Order: sequence, then structure tokens, then C-alpha cells
Amino acid sequence: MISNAAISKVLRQIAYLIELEETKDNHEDNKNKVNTVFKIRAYRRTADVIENLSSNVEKIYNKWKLKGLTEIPSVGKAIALKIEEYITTGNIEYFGELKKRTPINVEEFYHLEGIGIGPRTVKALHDRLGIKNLAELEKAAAEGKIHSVPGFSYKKEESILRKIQSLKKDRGRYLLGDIYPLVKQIEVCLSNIKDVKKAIAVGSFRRMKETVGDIDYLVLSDAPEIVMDYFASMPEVDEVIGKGPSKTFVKLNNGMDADLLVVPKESFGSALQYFTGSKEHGVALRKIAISKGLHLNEWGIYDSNNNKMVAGSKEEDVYNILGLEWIPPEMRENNGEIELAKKERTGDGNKLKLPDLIDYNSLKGDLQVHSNDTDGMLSIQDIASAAKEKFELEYIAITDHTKSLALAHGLDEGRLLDQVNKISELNDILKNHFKYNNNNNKNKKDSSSSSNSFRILSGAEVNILKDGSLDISNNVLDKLDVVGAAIHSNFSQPVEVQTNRLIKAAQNPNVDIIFHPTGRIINKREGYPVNIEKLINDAKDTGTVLEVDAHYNRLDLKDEYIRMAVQNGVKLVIDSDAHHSMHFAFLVFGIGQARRGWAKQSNILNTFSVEKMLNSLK
DNA sequence: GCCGTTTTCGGCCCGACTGTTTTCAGTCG
Repeated sequence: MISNAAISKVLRQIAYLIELEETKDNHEDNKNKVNTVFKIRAYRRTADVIENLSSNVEKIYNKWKLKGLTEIPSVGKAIALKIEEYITTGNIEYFGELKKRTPINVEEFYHLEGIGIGPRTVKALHDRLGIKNLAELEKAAAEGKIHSVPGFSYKKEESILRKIQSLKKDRGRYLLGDIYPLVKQIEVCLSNIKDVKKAIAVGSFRRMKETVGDIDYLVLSDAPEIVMDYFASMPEVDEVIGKGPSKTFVKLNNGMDADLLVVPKESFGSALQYFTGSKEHGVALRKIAISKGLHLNEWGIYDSNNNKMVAGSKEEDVYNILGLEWIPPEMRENNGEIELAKKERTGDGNKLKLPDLIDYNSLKGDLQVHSNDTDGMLSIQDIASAAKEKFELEYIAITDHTKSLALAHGLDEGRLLDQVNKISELNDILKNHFKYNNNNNKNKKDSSSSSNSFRILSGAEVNILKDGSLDISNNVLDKLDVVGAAIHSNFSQPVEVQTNRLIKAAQNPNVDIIFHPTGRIINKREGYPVNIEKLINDAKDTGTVLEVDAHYNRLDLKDEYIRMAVQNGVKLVIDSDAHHSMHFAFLVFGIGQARRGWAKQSNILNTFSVEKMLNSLK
């Protein structure tokens, strides 16, 4: 399967190569030059769109051929043909010709776009110094040959060298969960500055994207210089890259870039919208603004006729003036959300509506939790107590690994039944404990309230074997409250085999949930191949629940698949996969991912009370 | 090269920051 990233990379390189040629030619006439500029822009735009597309382009092509490709925004006939050629032959003739015409190693240089060394710079250095690849560029910069080229300076030379060196240790995109605590900590520090009225982390972080490239802070303050001085001198800052009257750019100690934007009250809403992105969503909004005789930028929304500001202080107002409902940040990917947000009625009178997304505080339980009976860190009692006291959950299911996962000291039938008895005893103790507490709590208006009750459910994370059978017998699974099944071995088998393993497990009447259905580890492991449409259909038919594993390195199902499951009426749960009490904090990432998949509260079974949730399992 | 709620031709999102630029090009998000 060809990844969207691979297609996007080729398109980006084509754009780069055309720009190198455009720079080289003494443009015969201005008209041609302008056309080339927009051609380059078209390839770049398509690369952006495909990189952020939630569906796989090859799958689209396999299903609908060229017609499917041209339905992708920004893909027209010419680029669709090139994508088809790439998918079917692995090459693009036009791309090969472009590469043949230049000695410059585009493969190495196109990465430098994004760190301030673009094709025009590279072209100029090639023409004057014969630089063809990254090693030669670094050598020339180190030897002080660059500042003698017209248009270059010592400063520029130094910056090129620094950028190449920092590229070598660049970590790329960061996992949302890895940087979440640091981002929040800086947000709090900025909020606490005396002259700051509001401070918020925006960009892909606010959209809860599974990975984040850099972090943007938006601050509402009338004293920008004080805020920016504070930001630039924070202990977390490694280097100040740029500083202007309204923006500061820094590199943090962990290697991540962070930007700060300070705006006045009247612009806070439009800046919030602008810097939350996504880029594609923002471009779509600005086009709507133009069609309505308006002009939208980060400072506000203006009447194009008289340049008078019509909104800007509140994000809601920006959307409303464009004729749109306010759109939750997690949905802002230009993947159909703008259509749903339009306020006017559609032709047939049916008003489409934005989904009422699941709230961040709506989970009542967690159905994948591990104890120290296998590879968890805490006893059942301790992790249950943390779930109730610190995270205010009403129930958890203990789902330890089973026997064929020897690495985790998985439970066999005997140990599993012992655990069921232990959980039953613990529930009795909890019940008596609450009865005692409630009877003694005279101040409580409603002492019969169930708000104090907590229930531990018995369960297991049963291993799906190579042939799709389970490693625990059905008469034992029958005694559990919740059975999750998951693949932990034999990853590299054909897609049909893997899909059939999962489907066979889902067809077992005792299996309630498929845990982390695709097995991916973000940035580390692709996961095993699964025909997700088939799995979703089968989950629907058998009433099997699919899990959103909220651990930030899994987020499995991912947003795109959650949306498919929701559309098909498949029931979902969001679990922490906790091996320690701290891990319940991961649930926020699962909820963010579910919101990115357009899930409503009613789609997620563990937003229900324990009784309702259990009744909803098969 | 893409695209259409004035359009199948003639437009194409927008502003901030850097550098050596004395009015603008390159680059970014």
C-alpha cells in the first residue's frame, strides 16, 4: 500500500524542481512566469491536501479510479494522471525528466524547505558555487565560501550552517502525549503573567492531532513586549530564532519550535481561528469571506468595500459572519465540516448539522485496565481506588493479558477464575464501605445517591491466535463481565488473513470488544494490515464494540477509522490501556481522537452508567 | 495546475519576519 506521505513527497519534489527551473530561465514573458508560479503552488497545495487527507489515496484510486482522484480537493486531471501513474508503475515520467534536467539533489534539498532554505537559495548557490547536495552545502558554509555570493552575507551563511546541523538532530513530529504536560505548563506560566488576560496553545495541539510539529501560543495582552521578553527568557527556551513586534519564535530545550503571538482584545477571536488551523480549513474560510465581500486575516474580518472591521474579538463571531456555526477545533481539517456548519438550508430543505461531539468529561468508565496480576504496576484495589478518587470514574474493567502472552505473564484459565473471585470480593467490600459511609453522612441530601458507588468489572485482554481462535476457552470467558480480544503476535501476514483473524474473534459471542484494532504504534510501527471496512461491517453485524485505545502512542482506532465506524453505526469505547494509575490521564487523548472522528457521546458506550453499558454489550 | 452561488477564462489566502532590502524577495505558517 502506497502511503499518502509518499505521494505527497513526490508532488512536493515536483513543485521544487519546477521552481528550480523557473528560477533558472530568463522568463520570456511575464505571463508564462505567472502561470509557472501558480503551477508550483498547485503542486504544493495538492501535496498539503494529500498529506492531511484522512483516506488513503491508493484505496480511493483502487475503488473509483481517476474519477475518485479528481474528487480530492485541489486534484485536477493533470495531477490525477500523475498519481495514477505513480500508483500503477511506481514512477512518474514527468518527475524523472525534471530530475534528469537538474544536477541538484532534490531528494536532499526539498527537506530544507520549512527551515528557511528554499529552492531559490539553493539554485543561486548551485549557479555560483556548483553546490549539488547537502554535504557540499554544509562544507561550503563551514569553509566560509557562501558569504561571498551576491545576496548572501556572513549572517546568512552562519544561519545555513546552523540550520543544517540542527536538521540532523531534528526529531520531526512529536507525539501529542509526549509534549502535552510541557505545553500545558508553559500555557499556565503565560496565563499567570500580570499583563496577560488569556493564553492558549493553538495550532494542531488545540486540534488534538496525534502528532504535533511545533507549538503556537496565542496571548491576549496590551503589553506584547513584556510577554515576549518573558517568553524568550523562559528556562525551557534553548534559542531565540526571531522576534518582531507581534511574534516571537524560539527553539525549546527538547528541540521543538515554539511560536508566541500577542494580540489585542479586538483581534483575539480571529487570531484564535487563524492560528488554530488547519491551514486548509483557514484557506477555505478566507475564500468564503471573499465570496461575501469580506476580507479575513488574523487581525479581524473586514468589509472589503470600506475596510471597516466587522468582527474579530470572538471566534464564534468570525464563523457566524461567514454564515457558519462555530466549528470545534478537532474537526477543522476541511474534510466536510464546513458544509455541515453552513447555516442556510440546502436545496432540498434538509439542514445538515454539525455533530454534537463527545465532551471531555463524559467518560464514566474504563474498559481496558491492567493489574499486577500480569504486567500492570498496581494491585486491582489500588488502581481501582485511583480511578475512583483521582479520575472520578464509576467503573473499570480489569483486563489482564492471557496465557499465550508469556512475556506479560498472561493469565491461564485457573488464574483468571481466581481473579474473578477476587474482584467479586472486592466489590462486596466496596459496597459495604459505601453503605457505611452513606449511612454516616448526615449532611448528604441524597444518601441513596449512587454517585459514591464504584464497580470493578471482571474481564480479560484475550489473545487472538494465528488462526483467529482465542487462547482462553469459552466456558471461562462466559463468566467475565467484559471480554476484549486483541492481536499481539504474527503481525506480518496478508491483509485477508489478519482481517479474518479479527472477524473470527468478533464472531465469538463472548467477545465484547476488539482492543486496539489495527495494532499500530505511532511513528514506530505501522500495525498489521487490516481491511478496516470489512472489520467495521462485521462489527456492526455481530454487535461487537471497537476500541479507541487512548494511549497516546497507539490512538487506535485513529480518527479516520473512528469516523467510518461512527458513520456505520458501530459501537465504540475509549479505554486508557492503563498499566498504572497515572495512565488514566491518557483518556483525554482518546476523547480528542474520537472528537476528530466526529463521535458523539451516544457512540461511546463507556459514557453510559455501568448497567446501561453492560446491557449494550452483546 | 485548479476551479466555478457573477465565471470553462482568468483569477488564484494572507500577513509577519529576515536580511543589507533603501522598497522588496524569500520564506514561513
